[in-house]
Amino acid sequence: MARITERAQRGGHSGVSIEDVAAAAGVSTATVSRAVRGLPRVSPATREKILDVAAALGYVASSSASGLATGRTKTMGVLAPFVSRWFFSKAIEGADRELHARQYNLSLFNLGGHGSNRERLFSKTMVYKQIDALLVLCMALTPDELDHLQKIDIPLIVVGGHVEECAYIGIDDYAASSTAVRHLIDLGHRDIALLHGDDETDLNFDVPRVRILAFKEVMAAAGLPVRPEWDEWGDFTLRSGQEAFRRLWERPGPKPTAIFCASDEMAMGVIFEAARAGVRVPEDLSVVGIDDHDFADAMGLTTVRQRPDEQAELATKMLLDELNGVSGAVRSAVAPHKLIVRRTTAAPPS
Amino acid sequence: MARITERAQRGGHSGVSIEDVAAAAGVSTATVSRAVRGLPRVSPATREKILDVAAALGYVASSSASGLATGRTKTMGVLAPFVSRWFFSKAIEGADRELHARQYNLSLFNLGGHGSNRERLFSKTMVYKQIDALLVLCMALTPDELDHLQKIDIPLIVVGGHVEECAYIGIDDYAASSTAVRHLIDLGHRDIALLHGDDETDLNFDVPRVRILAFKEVMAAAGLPVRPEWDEWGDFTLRSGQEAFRRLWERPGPKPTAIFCASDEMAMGVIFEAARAGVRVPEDLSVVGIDDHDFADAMGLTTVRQRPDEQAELATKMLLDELNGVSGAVRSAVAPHKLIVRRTTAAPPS
DNA sequence: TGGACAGAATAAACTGTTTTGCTGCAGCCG
DNA sequence: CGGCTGCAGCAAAACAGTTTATTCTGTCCA
Repeated sequence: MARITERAQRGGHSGVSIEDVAAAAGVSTATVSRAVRGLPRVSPATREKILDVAAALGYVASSSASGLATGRTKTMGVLAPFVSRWFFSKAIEGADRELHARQYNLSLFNLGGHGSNRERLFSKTMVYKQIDALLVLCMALTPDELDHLQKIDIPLIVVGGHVEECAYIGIDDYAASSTAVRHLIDLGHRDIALLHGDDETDLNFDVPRVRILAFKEVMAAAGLPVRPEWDEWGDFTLRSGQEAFRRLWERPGPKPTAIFCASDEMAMGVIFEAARAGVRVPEDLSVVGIDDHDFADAMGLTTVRQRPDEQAELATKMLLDELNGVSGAVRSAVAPHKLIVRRTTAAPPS
Repeated sequence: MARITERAQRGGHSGVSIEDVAAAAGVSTATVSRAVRGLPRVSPATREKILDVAAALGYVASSSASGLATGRTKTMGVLAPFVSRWFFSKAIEGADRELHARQYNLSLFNLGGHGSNRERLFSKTMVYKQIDALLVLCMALTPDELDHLQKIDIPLIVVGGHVEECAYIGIDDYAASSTAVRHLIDLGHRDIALLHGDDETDLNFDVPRVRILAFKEVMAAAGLPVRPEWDEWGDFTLRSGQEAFRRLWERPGPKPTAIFCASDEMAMGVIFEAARAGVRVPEDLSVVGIDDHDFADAMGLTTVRQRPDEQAELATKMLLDELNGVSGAVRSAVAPHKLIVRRTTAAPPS
């Protein structure tokens, strides 16, 4: 037991080092290093020999050692508040595509919950010197965390949400929301409810706010009233969509003929719950969302499409370019969105 | 200040090293190392002083350096064929919970596609010496990849699928499938279709096979026929469920009164498509799935619940215990499952 | 025939930690 | 008062690479 521990702790025999390769090939470690990394100043004959020996010995460079020597870990961090929600899992997939193509690793930091519900705290210690760059996914960050973030001196970019003084990539939320609301108005709806996302609980997270603002301004521009009792709150989940519908329909008084939902998941919750309540979509109620979730097509949900995977992929590309010396590669960019009209929106009942 | 400049000019990386702390506190690096890690042989007074200095300087140990010295990276790898599908994203979340609690990092390796559709290859180089342990999520692995896996000499466990000679954690697929099928039979169904998952394209991936086997044996035991024309194929996605339903209903001849689907996503595809085709669920067609997907409750889907997050969490716990010297901590275990009866199953039309 | 020059290869320094002997030093007992 | 114990703390040797300054070949040309 003692021996096993000792060996494991010291790294022991478990692995072929660059010196083993150098000795076997009859060259110095410096030459092996150059050869395996494809650098110049190694003759073709020597290079070939070294590569053969390395392959035969199954040599793989220790990432810790080269990380220590170069100051680069070849790893990018991804900071996300969730991983199993549509936007985030898609974004992670997109980031991974680019990282994989460039031989980088992906280190996932899941903060689990956002805003005041945050279970875990992001701190400098978590990522400091462990990653070369950081991709932040649509996070609500506390001032404290933001402060930590600034202190880490690495390329950083935010996807899907606006964080003070950081480059960010995402759709034009105002335009996307306006498009969705205008679609409802164009169909003839006048009584439109709003199912918006988080608001008060989140700091520095203005995606929900922008979507709310767009709704109100478009409504006002069309001369339509915004009724406070039709302003429902949700947290972007299916369940919160269901609950919002229930609250809306339980309340006495007139009912809206359409709902603009700040996310597809919430829109789907509304649709499922409407079905249970015998409210027909779109005959009695039109529903429009934002995202183009994987299930949107199957459900016939009218929505505004965005592609988080492409956004994250682009962001990752920028970060890696920056690391490769392309200074100024990291910069804000607006991702495209598109209204997809399906079967959950129609003219209001006459 | 002078020191910082000097370091920068020498090509030193930005950041405070253990030596800076040692110098500032007037002790040796060895003592700093012990102090910050909470090891004994440091007097309380010295420890406090060192911690103060370290905090003031914003010292964070370089993971590369300590990784090199200890042979441990404090990082666990997670190998997954997808990240945005329900099972995988939940499992990743579960693994992360445990890792985070134990101060470990999570490195994500997404192989994108499985079996013959595999876009990327898993090789030793990817993870060798970068991670202390590896969690494999429900992967179909090629013999080649399996070979690489064996060569990496680290604790390893598989979640949600059986891989030769590896410890694995997952539900009893045979029992889970049997339960679902028996539920349909108990309701009075005799004409039951099967929507199974991948089969021929996947190597070493017998979850689908076991589910098929369970279906056939339970049907046989009940004296019911298994019709080959009602044996449909899918790849666990929503879309494949939709397509399977369409194929089933386009084909001339009698229709089944129930479908057993090997995953909830496929079951939902069937339900959506049935709705479009005017087939009522459960009046005309009962549908049962496996998983208890996030959407299952809202859709009223009868299913067999499993918790990939808990499975992955347990697996991660085992791996970390093993790393902490608890030899034999990694071992196979059967995760619980439970039939959840909701509104997509009912007695067949008389 | 000697010197400049280019390319290939090397020795040695360097990255930042951990860990192992080893040295002081204080307290205690005989 | 000398020897024994034990605790704090230190110097130095790993760990496995990368990088710089240098040496060693030859070759070409004056």
